[in-house]
Amino acid sequence: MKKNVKIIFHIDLNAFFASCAVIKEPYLKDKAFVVGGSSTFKRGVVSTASYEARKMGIHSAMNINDALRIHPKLIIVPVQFGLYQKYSRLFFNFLKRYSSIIVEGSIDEGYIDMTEQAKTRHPIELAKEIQDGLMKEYQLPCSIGIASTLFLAKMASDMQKPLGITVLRKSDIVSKLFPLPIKEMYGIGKKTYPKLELIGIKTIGDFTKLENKEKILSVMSENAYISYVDHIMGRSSDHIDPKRYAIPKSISNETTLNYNMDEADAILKIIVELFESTHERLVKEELVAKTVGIKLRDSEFITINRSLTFNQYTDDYQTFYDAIDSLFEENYQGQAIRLVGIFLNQVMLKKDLKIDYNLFTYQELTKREMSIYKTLENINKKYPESTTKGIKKTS
DNA sequence: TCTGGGGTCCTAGGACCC
DNA sequence: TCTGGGGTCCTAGGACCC
Repeated sequence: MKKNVKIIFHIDLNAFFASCAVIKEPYLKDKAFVVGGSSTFKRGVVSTASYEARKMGIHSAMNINDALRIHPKLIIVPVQFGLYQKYSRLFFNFLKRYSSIIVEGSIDEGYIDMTEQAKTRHPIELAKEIQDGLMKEYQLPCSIGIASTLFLAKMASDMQKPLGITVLRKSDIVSKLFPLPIKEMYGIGKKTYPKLELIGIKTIGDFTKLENKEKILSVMSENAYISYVDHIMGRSSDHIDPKRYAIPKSISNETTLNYNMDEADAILKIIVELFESTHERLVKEELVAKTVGIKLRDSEFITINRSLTFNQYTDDYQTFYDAIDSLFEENYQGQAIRLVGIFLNQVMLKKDLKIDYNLFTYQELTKREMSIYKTLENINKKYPESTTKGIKKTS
């Protein structure tokens, strides 16, 4: 039994964007500052608050103006995505010294399987070494959770911040996990937790009680319920699959406008600019996509997504462009728009595509080509100006 | 609390095929 | 001919996370 238990570390960089800001601008150390709010001045929100700012009640997702009202001398540092990517890479390369079984949870957190390493050294000693190393080499503070599954390791790393190391054994679940408020559970967010509290589910322990099952099913699907209970009880995945997150499944780009706009041409121009930088990334990373779509949010905060799926994967600029153009024409009704976006879904590596194509029979391939031709014909019938471009480029 | 930007995963209905 | 069921794909929306 015991020999199959895995040892998973979840490593979470504390206030990552703020830590990066301090590395670049050391005078920020121990100051109350926030990262965020640069591009859309009046509409900006706090992305990350330094711990000093947090003590004053400033937190992420808070409107910048509200944060300034709390603390007028608050320093506002613009978002610098390139800087975060650089330190994120250094962080994951550092982790690779300890284990090759590693997966990126997001830009600032990762899971590593330390089962083998823990056979010769104590897990806490290893965790301490990782924590100290990241601090000494890169000035990046982190919290580490140690458990037998991904979910429990994630919950454990959250228990002590900043700079904590927390072990969560299966035998600790009742004493350490059950008392936590339900809203602290990973996966339960601001929509679901008020519903759960309303029906008397206040803690993670309440959630697992069999007599509460019926009530909980009025709030979420049975699949979701079963999967959450498994997570809590330590029955969820302990398998780290490095391939799983290696290739993005979608890429997107969106922006909140400085002012609401209602001129179709001007809005479309911004959408095309967003598309161009997304397309650049697609080509640079040697990806292809099968679905393209646009996102519009109006002044009432009503958001719509409209997409089109081709019959084959492509990275062709004009194919996407024509689809975006017709999606916009078909769906924009002249309302005042506050946010626009574009997304590419069903993304995969171009080189994997070739392998796929070899598997197609001649008839399948012909059928696919026929239908993409038809899709374009339909677009072009509606918008004759784009006709020749669309068909010529996609052959 | 007048509400950013980049992602993942899930659900549900409809179309279509067998 | 007035009607089943399973499987898969597409579309839209929503919840959640950092």
